[in-house]
Amino acid sequence: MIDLKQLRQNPELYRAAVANKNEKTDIDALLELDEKRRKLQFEFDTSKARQNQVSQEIAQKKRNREDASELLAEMSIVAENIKTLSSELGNLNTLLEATLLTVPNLPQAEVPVGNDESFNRELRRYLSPPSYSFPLKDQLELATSNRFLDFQRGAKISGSGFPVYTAWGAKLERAIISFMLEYHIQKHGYQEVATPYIVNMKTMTGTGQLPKLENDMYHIDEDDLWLIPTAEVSVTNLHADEVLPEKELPIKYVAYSPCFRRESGSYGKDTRGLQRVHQFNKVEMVRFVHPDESYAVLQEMVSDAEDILKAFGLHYRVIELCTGDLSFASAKTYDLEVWAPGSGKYLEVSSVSNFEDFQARRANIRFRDKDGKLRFVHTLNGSGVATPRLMIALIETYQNQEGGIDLPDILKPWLELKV
RNA sequence: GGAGAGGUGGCCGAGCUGGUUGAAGGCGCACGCCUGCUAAGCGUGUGUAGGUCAAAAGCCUACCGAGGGUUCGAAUCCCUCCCUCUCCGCCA
Repeated sequence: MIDLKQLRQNPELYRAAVANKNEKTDIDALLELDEKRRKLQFEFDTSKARQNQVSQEIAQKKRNREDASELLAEMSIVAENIKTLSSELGNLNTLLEATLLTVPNLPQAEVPVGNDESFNRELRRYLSPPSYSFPLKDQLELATSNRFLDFQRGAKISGSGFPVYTAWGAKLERAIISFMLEYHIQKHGYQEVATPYIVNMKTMTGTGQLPKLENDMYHIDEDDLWLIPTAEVSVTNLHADEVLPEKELPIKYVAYSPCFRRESGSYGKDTRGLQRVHQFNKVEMVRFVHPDESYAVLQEMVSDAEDILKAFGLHYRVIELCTGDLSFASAKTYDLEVWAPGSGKYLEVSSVSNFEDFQARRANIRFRDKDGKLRFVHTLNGSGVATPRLMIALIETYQNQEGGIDLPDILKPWLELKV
């Protein structure tokens, strides 16, 4: 949620944000609504003040056993008027709030302006693409020949885009998740949480998935609940409607969760194998920080995510997103793209964003500063990282001439756990 | 799913025979006094949001789980819903 007062003062900033983010909100209609609302609010308040005042007089008269019928007659008219005003005001507020929820966050000033990914900036690379002395196989061939993924049976029991991990594919998946969780806990100081995968509408609105992404998420009609597309949703909303003591900041959470995405309208686009699926696993980092620190923390989180790829010895690049590629709620985002040599392309495995106070406003997450003033925290999150494309990169990078896979040593202890 | 109890300020907790109760009292917190230090004691203050205003102060309005109703007037009465707890049922 954006700050309505700020919108009133600098509407051009928001018009630009809407245009640069390829959104459609009508800022001027919103301003008009706001104007109308304030006018009505004033009228309502004035009538209410009159009513409160006369009510006192009536009470006084009744106590003194005096006749109050004249005042009562006047008041029934005022009360009728208040009723009308109140319902008009209610409607207006509902409309205003709904519209306000469709205004995207302002991109940070330095974000490159552009309407598609061609305006993104590559910031740096780690390692170079590895070279091989034999013809490479891609993820699908490797997964099939090594029998650790079963797309057919996944399609049978659920539909396309629901992979089944079999035998050591399942074990590898679990090993990767455990490794990443422990890495963030032990080396980066995050606190683990395990939150629900199904949440209510308020929660989905708090982080900004609703109303915009309604069609990209799975909804359970009978209970009016939603399947989370990322752990960001449940973890960030953990502190919704709370006032956090300043000394508890920063809060650093890491959470594993499956993620559910309908990916509506994306059929046929990079959907081969594990590239784009409806259910996948992800380890997510979420932080609640003092507003002064959020941009320093953003850099730190990008580096936290990079550490995972470095630990696996994978070649990747860091991308700074342009305004058009920025998500609705984000002010600034970096993507990590890992190299998949068999497929011959870079794949996005992490997206790290600073939402500034946009989510905090929606979810009402505040802290009390040194002067005792209530302020919104800044929230950030980043994948650390998502598993399917990481697995593509791992098996394609570490394939051998025989069509097998020589996984990096760092994963061995996680694959050889004994009971 | 059924029955019962309950949801009041940072917390605890009155009020619930409708009218100076935004809300007693206590705890906590802040400041001051007192005190060798600490504790105790005394005094004062201590919600959030919206509006008005250039801004602050001030003033006005709203908020006692949420929404609606009755009434001149609702924390208090009525209805619907949500949540928590206890018991029963069902169940991994």
